[in-house]
Amino acid sequence: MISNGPHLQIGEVLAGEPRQRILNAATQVFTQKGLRGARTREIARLAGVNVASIHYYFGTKERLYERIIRPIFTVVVDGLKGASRSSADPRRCIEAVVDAYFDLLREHPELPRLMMWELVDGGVALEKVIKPMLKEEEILVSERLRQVFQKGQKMGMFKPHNPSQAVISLVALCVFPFFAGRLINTFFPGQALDAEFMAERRSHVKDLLISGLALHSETSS
Amino acid sequence: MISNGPHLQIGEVLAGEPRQRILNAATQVFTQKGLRGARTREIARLAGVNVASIHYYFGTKERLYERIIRPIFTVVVDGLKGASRSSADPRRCIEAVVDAYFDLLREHPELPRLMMWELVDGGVALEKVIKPMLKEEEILVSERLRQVFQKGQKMGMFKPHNPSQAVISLVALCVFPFFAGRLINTFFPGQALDAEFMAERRSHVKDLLISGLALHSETSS
DNA sequence: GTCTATATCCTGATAGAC
DNA sequence: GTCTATCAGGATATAGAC
Repeated sequence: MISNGPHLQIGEVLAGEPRQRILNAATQVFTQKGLRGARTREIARLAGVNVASIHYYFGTKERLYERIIRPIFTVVVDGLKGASRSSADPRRCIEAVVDAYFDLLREHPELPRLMMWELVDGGVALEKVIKPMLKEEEILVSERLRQVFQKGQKMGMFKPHNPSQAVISLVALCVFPFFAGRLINTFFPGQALDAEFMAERRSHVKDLLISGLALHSETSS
Repeated sequence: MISNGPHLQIGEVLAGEPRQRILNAATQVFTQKGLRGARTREIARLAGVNVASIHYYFGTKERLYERIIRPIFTVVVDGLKGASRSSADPRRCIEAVVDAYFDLLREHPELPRLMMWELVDGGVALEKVIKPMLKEEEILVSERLRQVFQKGQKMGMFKPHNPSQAVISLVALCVFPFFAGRLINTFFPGQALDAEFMAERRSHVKDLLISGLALHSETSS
């Protein structure tokens, strides 16, 4: 469980100790505006504390940001790694990873935006938080996922392919709707990105990956 | 051809009339820093003009930004639409669209970052530039792409599926490496995102889409 | 058309009373 | 621990000389 929880209702930020209120408010503002765009004044107002208190508890804006990023990424990386070990059958592993991805992104809707800010704004988290986190891992998530596709290839389930490309495709297919929700709304005016759409997307992604890599024809149910 | 061309070498921004130099410099800075993050001082310095000149030629920072966005998006939308009409065979159409996507993104490397800024920072372009552009089109690119998948379904080439999901997958598979280059470098430390990788990705995407949607088993060459 | 100088506002951070 | 007041820097935009 993440200390500064997601899914806060309006006003709910004000519950608890000042320290926690600041973390809740900061999560909201950093998600919306990014590290550079976030204003300490806005975080303070939303948390119901003084601007000086933020510096008293967390030092600088950057340090507060790193404090927000760490637990969210930990949960997601651990969740994906767990799913990639969940079965001996590569196809079931892929389904489990896709399911885990959609579940994790639904439970932590801040993540896609935080990740995009990192990618676009050169945030400090990728270098200062994520890379150090990965160095402590005995094996990377991405490597675990690679092995799943590689194993399926060796077992004769999948056609010859570069497993790295497959991993990138898996991630792309899962996260894109979360990244590009506004884009989808622009080009598919009628399309609501609701639970029904996400359920359909989930099975579409599973099927596309498994059928697309399959060596023999099987209309995977 | 785009008026403020991409692929400018260092110093090349300074070629031509002040008006054009400002457009070249602004393209670079907006791509790097986004609308909010871009500084008029930096654009002026890079263009070799005074800050006041920017306001003399383009009024406000926002109007300069819109002026940059329009031609880039026009080229890409037109290119994709053309590719989606290039053949009567849906499979060849999909291959042509994927090829066009990779070519366009290679020729306009600013586009992915500009698009991400729009998605994350709620830029004005999506509302003020793109939506009006789309209203003037007699038929949307997305709708043209949808029809390609729908046609393949009716012809018995593709299994039953929601064409909108297929379009979203096509776009996701193509643009993700451009969106998430830094992420890929973090999780696949050895992987260079060079021409060789992109060529491999191109054929991987085509094969995944066509094999993944195919009704009968065919190891599409 | 181009420049200098400046108005006006907003930022993160801190000093110091309580 | 929490507040007020404020500093020092940087932002867009413009007025007005040339």
